[in-house]
Amino acid sequence: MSSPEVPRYLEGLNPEQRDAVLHEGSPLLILAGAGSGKTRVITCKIAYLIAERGRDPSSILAVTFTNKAAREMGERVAQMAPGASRVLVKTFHSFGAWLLRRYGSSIGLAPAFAIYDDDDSTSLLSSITTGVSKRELSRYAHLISKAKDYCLSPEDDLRSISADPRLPELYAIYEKRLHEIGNTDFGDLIGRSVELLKGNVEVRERIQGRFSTVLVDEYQDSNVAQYELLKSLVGPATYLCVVGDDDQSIYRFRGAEVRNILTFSASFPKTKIVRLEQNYRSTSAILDIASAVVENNKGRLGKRLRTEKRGGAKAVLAQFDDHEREAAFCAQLLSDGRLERTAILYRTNAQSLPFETLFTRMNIPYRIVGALRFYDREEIKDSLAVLSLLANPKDEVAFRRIVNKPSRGIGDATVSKIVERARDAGGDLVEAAGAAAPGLAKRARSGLIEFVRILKNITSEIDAVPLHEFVERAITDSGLLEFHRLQDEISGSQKLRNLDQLVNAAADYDPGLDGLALFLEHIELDRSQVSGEEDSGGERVTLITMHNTKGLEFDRVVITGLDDDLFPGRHDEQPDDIEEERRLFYVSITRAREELYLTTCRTRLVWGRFMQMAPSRFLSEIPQELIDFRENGVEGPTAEEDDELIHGYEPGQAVYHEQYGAGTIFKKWYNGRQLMVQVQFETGRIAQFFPKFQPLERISRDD
DNA sequence: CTAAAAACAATTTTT
DNA sequence: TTGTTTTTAG
Repeated sequence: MSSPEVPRYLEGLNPEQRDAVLHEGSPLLILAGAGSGKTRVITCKIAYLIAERGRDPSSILAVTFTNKAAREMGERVAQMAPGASRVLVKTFHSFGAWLLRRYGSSIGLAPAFAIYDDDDSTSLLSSITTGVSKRELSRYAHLISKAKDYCLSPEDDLRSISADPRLPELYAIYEKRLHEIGNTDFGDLIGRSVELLKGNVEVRERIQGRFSTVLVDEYQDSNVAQYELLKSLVGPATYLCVVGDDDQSIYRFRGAEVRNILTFSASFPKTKIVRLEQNYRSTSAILDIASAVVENNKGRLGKRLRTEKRGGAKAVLAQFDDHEREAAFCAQLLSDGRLERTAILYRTNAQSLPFETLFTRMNIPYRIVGALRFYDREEIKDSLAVLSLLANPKDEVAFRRIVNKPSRGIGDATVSKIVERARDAGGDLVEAAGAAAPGLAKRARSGLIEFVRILKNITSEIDAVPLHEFVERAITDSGLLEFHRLQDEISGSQKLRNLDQLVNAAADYDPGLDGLALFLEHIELDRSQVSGEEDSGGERVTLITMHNTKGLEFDRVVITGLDDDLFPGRHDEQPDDIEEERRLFYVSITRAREELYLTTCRTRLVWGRFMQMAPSRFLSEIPQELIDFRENGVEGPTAEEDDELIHGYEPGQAVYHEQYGAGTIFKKWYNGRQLMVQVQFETGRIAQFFPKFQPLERISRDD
């Protein structure tokens, strides 16, 4: 950059970042390591394309994976260049919905289609099968969605998904029903978009002409179907730029294909690759650990992050007797008041409980990210089912959910009758219910007549009142409000409050069917949180799953539950599974800016039972000189004391432990570099220890 | 058809 | 331990 006038978009960017921003003319793959300023590069690039290269903002499409990422990128881009708010920033799924609502009619999809989630899909399956348990049904639903991730139709060879002989048949019926109802599931948003663009030249050329530029963030998490969608979006003149990090691919379980990023340059000829390896986030003390861990993976492109934050505090590994001490240790860390800057990470949502319990008791404010999702709550799903049925009277899943809730004396037999009748008469379930009512027993008849009356009554209001009033009417008149008010009284839940929030959320939308459809789509696609609810000031510590931390960073990170069978989990036996878990560990470590704590427990409450746990095998992949050991949060012995300590512990040695009493070492092994012993106590308890830093007193036989 | 009782399974991660 | 599904009696 010898020019005296550096464009302001390039200010403060390093040479690689500038390359990434300035490149044009062929596909671009940006391999962006953790904390390498990726988001900044994307937003700068968009601004540069608009302001310096004269691209029309509305011809730029930026695709992310999560709604949160889309929102954030949208906000940042909007501030960067004039007109940049017209850039279309969407998730893959919301882009699919956008496309299908506009052009879906050419593949037989009415614009008002609803989007089914996993539960809805399971319900649909249950309505077209008999004698299959709910558990089996949800397994099939999952397999079907996986097939769609791989762009496989029922006629394709599904053996790579599952060898289950019933899958093709069930999948085929499922698809048929879904088409008849006129709705979609998550997979369809991608799959049917591909179908549309591949099969319809007119639409494809129109879309390819509309978008001069396509950018994809977190490309390592794209699946086969999304790759296909990208392929059909990119025309001869389209500029394609994807950003990703193969080491951070953590969504294989839902179809993400690391291969997409590994083979990108083969799929898109003349690809230019830019590597961003300068890390601006973490100290080298943290980054060295991350690198050491991820280097154990075989399937990776390979890169080495650099940082200018030399040194930094050494990471701490602490082992505890149980999960309560683990939580207490975290509480103690937080006693310095740096709540906002700290995140406590765990593998599964269930692990948040001990922290919640303790923090509540100790008045430590916390926020839980992503656990109990608003949209998954019973009362919300019920209300949305009413609204969905109003928007689309053919919606069998919605109909079944609310026809007898609250209880109206309408049982399974009656519902089946109505559904069958509707199938013969155009599919309108509300009409069919009205028509079926006269022929029923007294109780079911009056219940059904009332149900139909209520629905028709609400429907007639839709254009007359603002949408939030309409929603309020719908949940009141349908009896759901009263139903859940009673539930609140019985169980002390907060269902009414949630319903209230749902009503509030509707206030942002136009009245009428169109507004309702848009409202439903937004809430179906972004199930994380309902708008409007926010922290009421004050610092809070963040409790969060490892997956949810992607894209976030914190000064201090505590990675908890580093126990074998928990992380990596019991089900992760394939090498590929282990590598994915390892990447998840890598992602977790690289969230930390300054301080990193790793914790593991000897026992843990699993399914209400105390289980013996061993330290995660990942811990043994960390060079021991990068870590300080602590037992129950207390400093461990110094390096000089190590040797003497280790040699005293041989199988057969009698030992004494403060809590567990007397016992005998019966096994000794190296967990990677660290010596471990297993002790059989006289109480019958078996426990593992790191002898180098735990309080095991050696005693002689005849003591 | 409903509600209460008893048996029963189950725990990733998310658009 | 929890929540969910199946059975049973009304």
